[in-house]
Amino acid sequence: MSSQISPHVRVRFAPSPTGYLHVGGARTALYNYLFAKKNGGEFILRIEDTDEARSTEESLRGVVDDLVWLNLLWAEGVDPVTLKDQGPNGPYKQSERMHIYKKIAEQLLNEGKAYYCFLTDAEIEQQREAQMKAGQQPHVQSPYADWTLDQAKAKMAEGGTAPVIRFKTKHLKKDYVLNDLVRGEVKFPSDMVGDFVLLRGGGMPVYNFCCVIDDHLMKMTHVFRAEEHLPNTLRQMMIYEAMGWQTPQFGHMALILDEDRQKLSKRKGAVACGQLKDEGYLPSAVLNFIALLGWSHPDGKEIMSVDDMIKAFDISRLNPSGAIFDRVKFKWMNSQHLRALPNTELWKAIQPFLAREKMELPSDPVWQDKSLNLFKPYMEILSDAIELYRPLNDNSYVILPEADEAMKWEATKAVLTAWKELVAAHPSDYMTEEEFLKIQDEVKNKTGAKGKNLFMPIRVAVIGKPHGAELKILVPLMKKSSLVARAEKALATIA
RNA sequence: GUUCCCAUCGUCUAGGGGCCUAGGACACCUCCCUUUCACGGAGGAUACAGGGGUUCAAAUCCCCUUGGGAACGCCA
Repeated sequence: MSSQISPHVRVRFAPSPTGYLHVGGARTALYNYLFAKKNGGEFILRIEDTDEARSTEESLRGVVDDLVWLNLLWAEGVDPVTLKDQGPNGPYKQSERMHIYKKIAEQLLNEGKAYYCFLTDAEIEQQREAQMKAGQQPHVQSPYADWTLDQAKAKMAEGGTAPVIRFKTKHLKKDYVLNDLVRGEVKFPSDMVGDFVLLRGGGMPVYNFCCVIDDHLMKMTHVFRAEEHLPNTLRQMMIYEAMGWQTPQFGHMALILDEDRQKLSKRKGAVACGQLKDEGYLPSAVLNFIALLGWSHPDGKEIMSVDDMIKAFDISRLNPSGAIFDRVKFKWMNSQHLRALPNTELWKAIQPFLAREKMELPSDPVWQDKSLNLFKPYMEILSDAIELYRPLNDNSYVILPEADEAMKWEATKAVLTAWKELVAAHPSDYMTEEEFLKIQDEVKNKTGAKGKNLFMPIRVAVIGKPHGAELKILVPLMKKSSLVARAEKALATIA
């Protein structure tokens, strides 16, 4: 497990714009980013859009926006605003690098390291079934592997469906050894893979081919990616070898799994970064949480900023076993980040959520600050602000079923009546904490109710439920007129 | 099916031969704080998958078994 670091570290994140950024991808991006920052290197964004059918501009936009949201910014790649190429080693969109791939495919063809293959899908499927039945790993056995270029060209001249170009694995050495940065020595038998496609029938190159060429041409020194790419790495090592290029150092991180221990899949759609944002997670919490899914701080520190992570990041602490994405702990972690935020920033952060519910709250910064001090301990995710602030928003007072019991108590009616009258008689729009306590005391004297018999009905008359934030702080945040209206409404339900 | 990868509390993990009667965090339970609920604080319960080696000594190294995962594409 060598961790030799070459003088100038260059790493990349290479998403395919075929969906949204999911947490697995975000973590890959994060580790690459941390590694680059830790070593004073460069983090590059490359767009792997060779799947014409599934790649969309909209998806690229989404992925880029998500990376920007996470503040995982790149030195080269596409401009985050215009999505145009940016940097000295471009183009960074593979769809714009066709001429490069074609040239190299031709070179391999001429050197006899690749060949035109005319096998049809049906023939391949047949082989596959037969091999599976025989207990073998299904690999293409192409009868065209040993054809000369002239033979192939003659067949192409006849017309028919365009052939693919396959990489010839037959004459390669028996075993390949990968010194993986996270899992140590991995031995691959070369017959683990068959003759794989380099260029599709339409001339479009395929992932493994582009990846090697681009990593080499873009001077990548390290490649950190998910474990599912391990077999691809064998294919890629073969191409590096065929081209006489030096491989970058590879590190394959374990997968992030669903609760059912299966690979987190974007097809399941439950773990898109955009969705996390909508649910009210802070980017700093997302980063913090996913960082700890496969990596740990040497001091066991759990709550950290990206700067903390950069300082402590060390690939020797990357864990080779898979991790389940635990939403409960994730939520807790978000609450920790949220509480660390200054009130002014938190206020800004919750605005989109309050706006979503068309809530209008006082613009007084002192009021905002006080309300946040009160509600912060109740918030785990930003969207929690909605239900927290709703009671402070006029016209949204409802008595919840959980309040029923308190509303049935003997003293309740008297308490509510006294409360309503005393609040109505209050001289100003808002009351102070002291004034509230005084009124509460007067209600007690007037009705003889005490303890929860006193406290609960008032609480229900304020927020419609028997539990919640401290009344002496909550009440001063509410307008007198609103308090009176609520008390009346509460009274009406028991009358 | 074949190949590859992985294996410590329910979950994320620390540990890398003696410091381990295995540490931390989330969740859970109890108590404290609190005229409610949260927050906060103090405790508690819970794990080295199994079997063989190697060694004076194994959670740690090796092998096997078992379990889980991934890959086997003209997806990336």
